[in-house]
Amino acid sequence: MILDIYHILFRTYKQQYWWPAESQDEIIIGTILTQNTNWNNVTQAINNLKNHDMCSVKEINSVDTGKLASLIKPSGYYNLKTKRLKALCNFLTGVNLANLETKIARRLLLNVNGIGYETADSILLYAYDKPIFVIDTYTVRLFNRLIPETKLFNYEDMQHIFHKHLPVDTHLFNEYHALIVRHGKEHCKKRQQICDNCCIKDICQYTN
DNA sequence: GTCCAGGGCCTAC
DNA sequence: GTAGGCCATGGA
Repeated sequence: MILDIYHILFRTYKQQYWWPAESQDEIIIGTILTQNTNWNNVTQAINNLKNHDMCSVKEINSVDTGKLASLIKPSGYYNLKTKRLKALCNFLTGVNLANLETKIARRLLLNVNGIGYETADSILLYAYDKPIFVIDTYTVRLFNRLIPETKLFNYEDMQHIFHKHLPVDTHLFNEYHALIVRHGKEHCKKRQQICDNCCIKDICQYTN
């Protein structure tokens, strides 16, 4: 059923071409800026960084924190995110995650302040092409509705469900998560609301 | 005016 | 181990 839902979503929404960014550094920066934040606000912050030639790990390492905070202000939580961007970019100058095994890279990322499960996995999947499935609020909301038992699961338990039922395929993990977010934006916007008028309506109704 | 968005940390039980 | 508060802007 996990793979069936992917095919339905793909047929409905087509390829999503995630992560929407022009460089690896932009993806990494975006994972911090998008924490609990509307993507439109993130785009404004990213554009501010680009307009000042500061949308890179190297530039963020050297820029003054006050200036960085002012540029990312549209994304909200700007003081918090300034600290997190500084911590992450500083960390990345001392290590090349591309050369590390996924589990080790993930453990190192999780030790950086401001990097939780979802952000770490987004960086590994979208910036480093590591085959690891990202669980976000849309995923939790959708699959709690489809498979009520998953309400009992924590992040890594739910992630295990996807790893268990899907082939190890970076491209598939990338596309599936993007499709879940796309679907979440199109439908079921109210929390707890059951899907209707959406492509997996039959499965939703069946499991509810 | 209210609600929400592509989270994570800290504190108190 | 987990519920609740906090961080903040901009659009619907």
